[in-house]
Order: sequence, then structure tokens, then C-alpha cells
Amino acid sequence: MGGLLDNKVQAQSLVDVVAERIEAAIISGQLEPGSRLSEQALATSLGVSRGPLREAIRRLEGRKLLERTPNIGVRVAALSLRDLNEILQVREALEGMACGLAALNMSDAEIAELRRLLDNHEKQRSVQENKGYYQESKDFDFHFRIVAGSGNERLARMLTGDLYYLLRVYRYKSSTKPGRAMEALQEHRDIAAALERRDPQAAEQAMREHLRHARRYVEEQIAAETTNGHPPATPRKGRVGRLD
Amino acid sequence: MGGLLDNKVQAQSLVDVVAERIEAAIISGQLEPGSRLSEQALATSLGVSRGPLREAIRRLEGRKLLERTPNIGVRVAALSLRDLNEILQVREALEGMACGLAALNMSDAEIAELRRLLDNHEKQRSVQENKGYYQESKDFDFHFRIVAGSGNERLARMLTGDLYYLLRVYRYKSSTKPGRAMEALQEHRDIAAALERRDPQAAEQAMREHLRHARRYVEEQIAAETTNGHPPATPRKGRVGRLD
DNA sequence: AACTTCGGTATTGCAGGTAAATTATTGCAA
DNA sequence: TTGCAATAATTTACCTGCAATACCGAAGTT
Repeated sequence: MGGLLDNKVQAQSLVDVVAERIEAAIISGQLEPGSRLSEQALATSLGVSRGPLREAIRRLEGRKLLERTPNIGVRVAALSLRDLNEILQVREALEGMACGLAALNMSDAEIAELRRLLDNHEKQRSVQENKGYYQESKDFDFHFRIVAGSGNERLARMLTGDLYYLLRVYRYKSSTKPGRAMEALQEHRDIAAALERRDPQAAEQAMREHLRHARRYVEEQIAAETTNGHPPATPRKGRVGRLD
Repeated sequence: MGGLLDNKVQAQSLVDVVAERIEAAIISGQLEPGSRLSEQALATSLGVSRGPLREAIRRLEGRKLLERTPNIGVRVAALSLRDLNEILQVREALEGMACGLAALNMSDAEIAELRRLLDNHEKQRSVQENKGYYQESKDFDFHFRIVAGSGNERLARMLTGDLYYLLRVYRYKSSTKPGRAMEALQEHRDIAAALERRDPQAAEQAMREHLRHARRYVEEQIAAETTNGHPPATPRKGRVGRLD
């Protein structure tokens, strides 16, 4: 394994490239949620004709990252706080199950690796002590490994391929809250401990609790919004997203 | 509610129509899993050019109902027994949660309606007693209402819009098993009872158990397949699906 | 006889162009 | 000045045509 010739390369059509590019732009924030995209502008900006671009858009449409209104146009899917809450609820159920399965299916080596990952995080955290925030990619890495370790490939794809993306768009870090980073790290440790004990029920519970904290944060925002008569998060409709 | 003017009609592009048509063809079995579809043939058969057809295909691709291999072609997604099992596992978690939420969020009227539905099923079942099988659409209706009653729209769409479709393709009726129909009806009653009691935990448990039975059926098949040295379910590759 | 190579045929991938719909703008009237 | 109407401009929707790639069968080689 590891040889350069072992990986089977797949021909990539323009559509694939364009779709990936747009997806990346959405996640990176280059294309803001709710912003409209002009076919002509995007096509010339990417150097392709409108055919493949439209096909790429259709695919992302199927994945609910883009929304098209016939004869009007395409916009980046915008999630309301309510949507966000719903998605987090789904995530809780799915990733809870994944974690329970991981307790049964992950290899000892994988779990050990997970533990090392956390020690690593701890160090990095102590460096920027007061920054008090858990770097996004680290958090993602931890969750990713567990989900992959569940042994249920479809479940893993649903989480890492679909739900995570939607959440990332919102760079929704409840971890920006003051003491949250330390808490999160501790919760990660609890999860790892349950995995080491090979206790699926405890693992599921630990993961669910961890995720519930994140969700509570959103629920607080919802509550605040509805009481304050806050403007219901108007997604900027005017802006047209480019990729330059 | 229910007025003819309440439904907001959306302009439907050719792509929408074509996509729906293909989806229907897949579900109805007109297009078998694993079968290849020729763009030219489908296009002429549907009376559209290849452009919109390709876009429709791309969308279904995003929804994992179709799979495209670059420069080769498109085929209807084929699920192995292992895939099926994975999906059923996901369904268990998701629909379990949905049922728990439904116990909190469904209106009394909706629950009462559910009960009437079951009485109706019972009658119909007793008519074709020995046929011993729960008509597919009835079963779907029951589950559909509960899922919709969860109050979590995204969850409902994931289940009814995505997972159910994948499962329907396989018309995988564990209900064809001899005594299964009666059992299933009884389980439905248990679920309804938990909802009436407004007991979310019991509701979730009842639903999970109901679904676990279906899954066990698949697991048995997997076991049988691997021991018998059965050919691993070769999806017919040769056939080209038409819509005529 | 089996395997490889080579050419023809069919299918997919991509680009541009025309028609239809929506949005923006301008002019007119109240 | 405001509201409406007609028109112009922009954008999407769809179709056709051409290029690139893969598939299939025949001929040739080992």
C-alpha cells in the first residue's frame, strides 16, 4: 500500500471539477448563503461554457447546497436558525449512533490514534490558552475519525459528505464561547474513554451530550431572536457571487 | 386548508419534469437497479433534447439515485445487501427519533387519524386474510404521517424524500414473510398507543423495534449469502433502460 | 488457441446559438 | 410626486452541432 500506482485514478469531467470548485467556494465563504449566482458570469469566470456549469449546479441542487427557482436563478442555500437546529438534531441521532458503532468496530490502533490526537490538541490549546477556541479542523478531524470508524459507510458519507458541509457553511462555532473550548476537549476525552472501554451505550451517550451542547447554543439564539423581535436573518439577496 | 388555491404552483422546467419521470421509473421498477441508461435513447423516448435530460440526471446523481462514470455512462444505483442494511440502520435511528418527536408534536387530531388508519388497515387485511401481506402504500402512509408529525421538516424530507425512495426501489417487503403482516400491524398499534400516551421514549422504542424486525430480515439474507457462497448479487449490467 | 493490436461505430462531453421569461427602465398620466 | 404601462435589457431554458472518448469486432502475432 502507499504505492503511487495503487490509487485508481478516475477521469474527471469538467462537471466534476466545476462542482467541486463551487462547493469549495461555498464552504470557504467565498459564496455567501443566499447569494445569487449568475450562470454567464460564473461560466466565464471558470472558463467553461454554460452547459457543464449548469450540470454541476444541478448536482449540487440535488445535494441541497444550491436552490434553483425556475426562470429566475440559482442561489446558495441559506439556512435559518430553525433549519440549523433541525440539522443539528439529526446530527445528534446519526453521530450518536455512529459513535456507538465505533465502540464496537474501531480497531485498537485507531482508538489509540484518537487518543494521541487529543493529547496533541491539548498542547496546541495550551499554547493559545486564552484564545479559548478549538481549531475547527481539529474538531472536524476527531469527529471524522469516529464516524469513519463506525463501519457504516453510508452513514459516514451522510455525515461527512452532506451534513458537515451544511454546518461548515455557517462556521457555526459554539466554541467561540469563553470557556467552551476546554469543555469540548473534556467531552472529547469522555468519548474516547468510552470507546476504549468498548462501551457502545456510553459512547453514544457521550457523543450525544457533546453535540447537544452545540445545539443548545443555537436554541438560545433562536430564543433571543424571537423575543427581541430581531430581523429574521435576512439573507443578502442582492449580491451576486463570483469566483475570482 | 385543502383549498385548491392554497397550493403555490411553481413553474416546472423540463428538467423538473424529466427528473420526476425518471425517479418514478426507478421506483416503479421500469428502470432496474444497475441498468444503464442511454442518453440518446432516453432523450428521444421522452421527447426532449439531451441537454435537460443530462441536467436531470445530474440532479438525481446528487441524490444518489443515479451513478455516472465519466465517459462511460449512467446507471441506476444498485444497492448491495450490505448497503441496504446500512440504510436500514440509519433509518432506524432517524425514524426512531422522528417518532419520539411525534409523541410531543403531533396534534390529538392527527393521532386520532392515525388510529383510524390502522383500523382501516385491519379491515382490509382481514379481507385478504391469507394473502398475509401489508399493502406497501398503507405501510408507507402510516410511517409518512408520523415522520411528518415530528415537526422536524428536514428530518422528514431526509426520510420521505431520500431514504424511502432508495428502499422502495428494492420493494423489499419483509412483509411477504408468512406471519409478518399481523405482527407489523400489531407493532403499528403499539406505536400508536405510545403516541396517544404522549410518551416519547416508548414511541421511539416501539418504532425502533418495528424497524429492527425489517432489518433483521436483511441480515438473515446477508448471512445466507455469505455462507452459501452465493454469487454476490450481480446487477444486470447489459440491459439498457428505456421509458416507453 | 489465446492474446494483442487496430480500426470503425456508437456514445458521451462540451460549446455556442436561439427562443422565452423575468427584471429593470423609461415615459406617461393622475 | 406617485402609480401604472410599455418597452428594453438581462438572464435563464432549451436545442443543435462538433470534438473526444470508449466499446466492439476483425485481423494479425506469438
